[in-house]
Amino acid sequence: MAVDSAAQTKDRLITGASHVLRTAGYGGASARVIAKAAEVNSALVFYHFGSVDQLLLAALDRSSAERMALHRVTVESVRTVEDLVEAAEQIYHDDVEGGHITLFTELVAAALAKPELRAALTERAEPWADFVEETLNRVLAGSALARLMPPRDLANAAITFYLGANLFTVLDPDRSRIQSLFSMVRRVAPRAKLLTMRLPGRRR
Amino acid sequence: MAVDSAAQTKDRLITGASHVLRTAGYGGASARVIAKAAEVNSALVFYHFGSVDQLLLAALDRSSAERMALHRVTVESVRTVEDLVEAAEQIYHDDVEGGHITLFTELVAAALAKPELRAALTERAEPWADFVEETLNRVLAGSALARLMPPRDLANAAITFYLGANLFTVLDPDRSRIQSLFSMVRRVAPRAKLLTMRLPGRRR
Amino acid sequence: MAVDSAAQTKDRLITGASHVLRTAGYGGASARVIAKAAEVNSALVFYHFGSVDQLLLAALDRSSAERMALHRVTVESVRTVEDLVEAAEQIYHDDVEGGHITLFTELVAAALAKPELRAALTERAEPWADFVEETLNRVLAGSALARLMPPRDLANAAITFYLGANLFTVLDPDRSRIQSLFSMVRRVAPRAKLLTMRLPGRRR
Amino acid sequence: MAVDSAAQTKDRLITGASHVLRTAGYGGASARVIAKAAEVNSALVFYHFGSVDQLLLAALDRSSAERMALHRVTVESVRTVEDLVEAAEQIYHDDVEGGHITLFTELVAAALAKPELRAALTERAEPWADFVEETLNRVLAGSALARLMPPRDLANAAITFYLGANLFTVLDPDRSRIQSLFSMVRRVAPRAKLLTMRLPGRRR
DNA sequence: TATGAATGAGTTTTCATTCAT
DNA sequence: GATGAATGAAAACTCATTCAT
Repeated sequence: MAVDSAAQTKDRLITGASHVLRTAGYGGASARVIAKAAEVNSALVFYHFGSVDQLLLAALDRSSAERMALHRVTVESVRTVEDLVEAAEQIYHDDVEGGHITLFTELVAAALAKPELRAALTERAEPWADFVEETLNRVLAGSALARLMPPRDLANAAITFYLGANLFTVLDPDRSRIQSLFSMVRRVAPRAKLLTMRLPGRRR
Repeated sequence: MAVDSAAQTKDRLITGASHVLRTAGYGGASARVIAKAAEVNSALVFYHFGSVDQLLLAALDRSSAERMALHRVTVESVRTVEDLVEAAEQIYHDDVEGGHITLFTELVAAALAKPELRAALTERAEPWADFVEETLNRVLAGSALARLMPPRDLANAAITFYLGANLFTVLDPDRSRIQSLFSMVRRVAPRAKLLTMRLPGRRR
Repeated sequence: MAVDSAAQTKDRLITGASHVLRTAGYGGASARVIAKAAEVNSALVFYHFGSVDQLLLAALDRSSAERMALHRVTVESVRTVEDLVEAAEQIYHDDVEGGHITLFTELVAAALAKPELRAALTERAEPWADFVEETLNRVLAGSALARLMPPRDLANAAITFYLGANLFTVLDPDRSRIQSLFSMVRRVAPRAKLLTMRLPGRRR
Repeated sequence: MAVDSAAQTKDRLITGASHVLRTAGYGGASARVIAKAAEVNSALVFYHFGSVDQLLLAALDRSSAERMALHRVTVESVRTVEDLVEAAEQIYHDDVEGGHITLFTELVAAALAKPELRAALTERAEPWADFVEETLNRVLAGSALARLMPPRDLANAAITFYLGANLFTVLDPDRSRIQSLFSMVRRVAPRAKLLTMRLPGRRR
């Protein structure tokens, strides 16, 4: 392990932390367990990250960076409400598949009882709220819908729903309920779309 | 403590468990901590409930019973979409205030990494899904809105949102964002109401 | 349970204790576990027997009484060394089958580290040493073999072997080794028999 | 204690475990008690050995290695049946004196009710069966006695007897009975010896 | 940079036993 | 005779964290 650079060790730890957080939850993510998953000495958790929580946040950061890059592409070509719904479904699917959604939810849930984690998470949620808001703005800006439902509010609603959706998997083991929900939204989208049509001469 | 009846002891433990689960989270809800909160010998957790988890579920049950009674009253006079929104806001407010929402969320979040908890929670969520569905049915049955958005799907959406809303408090320390969200929904309600109007001669 | 006489309760406890001692060993034979097996309140262990150990000894006593009656019959018709070997094998088989051998061994093993149990067991082993000695005497009395190998010594050897044979099952999971041993003894018996023939005029 | 090397700590724990197992039995050999005997933090039991059972097995291993070395010497010069009996008595005496016999018996007795210990003990008994068999072979090979009583069977009989002999101490507090037994065997040995004489021209 | 040994407080759970009813 | 509630000690084991090397 002497040839392992520090960067490599940190990387292994972050990968291990992601894995453990996803499979064993915050409660199961101890320094020892993570270090074993990373095949690394557990004292290195503290040497490189100072505490277990900081390592977990680093894992969230890496996951967030990856998702942000991925989802920016997903969202690039979105123009209509229907596109939006489709993109949202795609993003949700990707995040569930990759386990990214769980990283976020586990840490937020832990922060409920651990106030010292809150600031770190609020900070890390901000770019996501911005991302959603910008995307919504691109589709809705100037529309009647945007006046009725401001993109910032919709962004917060989306994040709230996103957090809940992960927990909801507990109550929906076969995912049939969440599927049914997406279907419903797809059905509703065309109606909402009407509210985004710009009347002639009402350009912004 | 010798004169304490079993019922009293169990009661104290449930109260202690509720309190600890709300303030310290699932991770902090150990038998010892709960027993100290209940001012009771910690072996009694196992004597009366068999395990910590079963005690926590008992706490959820009591909380659920109380909320169900309370919310049935809240919802009794709901007739319109506007009423619905108002009731939802009232319920959300009551559950946050009373900390009931946290009990549920903490246990659901714990079940993410502890599959043996899942069945117990699915079972306990069922009556709530029914409750929401029945209430929506009363308001929407036979309407265009109900055809577009089936009450069962809406109920699941509500529960998902409810779970997420609790986590969202972490990212919304002053509750301004969630307030803003409810305002938005209040603004939207009258529009949705149009879709619940029954046309003359279109009785069900 | 009001119609259960005290005798019935004690009986259930003894049966439960036998079962638990056989299947879970001395270390697993707690008052609670035994009482559950007996479907009886665990405080009754202390009420009726004073302590767990005394209940276990009562179980041994009942088992011993049953075996003694059974084995006395088995041994009644023994006249030759071959008969003896056959009877020994039969007895060993019966005791393994019935789990009686385990009761005895578990308690003796426990007494190694619990001196307060020793007297009770020494006392209870005495009738068995007598039983074996008497039987041997019937077959060997006055013979050359008896002069070479006094029945009392042989009886002690038999008990030693009996205790060891139960432990040996751990190292002999398919019982092939102990079977092979008995075969060997059966082969040797006719030789030993020669030493039991009484020469004419050498009656006692 | 910081300057204690790991090897020293493990050594202390093994010594402590041996002592506790011998004096308090398997049931009394808890991590806490052993650690106190070793004057060491009790978490180190798990750090160094993973579990209490693994520490106890390590204690057995050390004891076995010592005994094997000692007994190989004892047995080196054995040529006749009389030598054999003398060596057996010496070995028995050494093992009782050193308490080694108890380590083995306690663990075997524990394995009766704890199947997960069985494999470990079967494995550890194998070299002893081999050792006894080899020794017997050296004395008996090609003899009439060996044909009548195969060394492998005799080895198993010896181990069975050895296990039982330790338990028998419970029923024989002053060791007079086991002494008497050894005397008897010493008396019988010369007779058995006749069966090991090789007739002229019957070389193997 | 990395290691592995060490620690004391923590976890869930079971124990024998007592006692008021 | 029987019950179930209660207790404090003990079980095996894990925790985050520190520190000498």
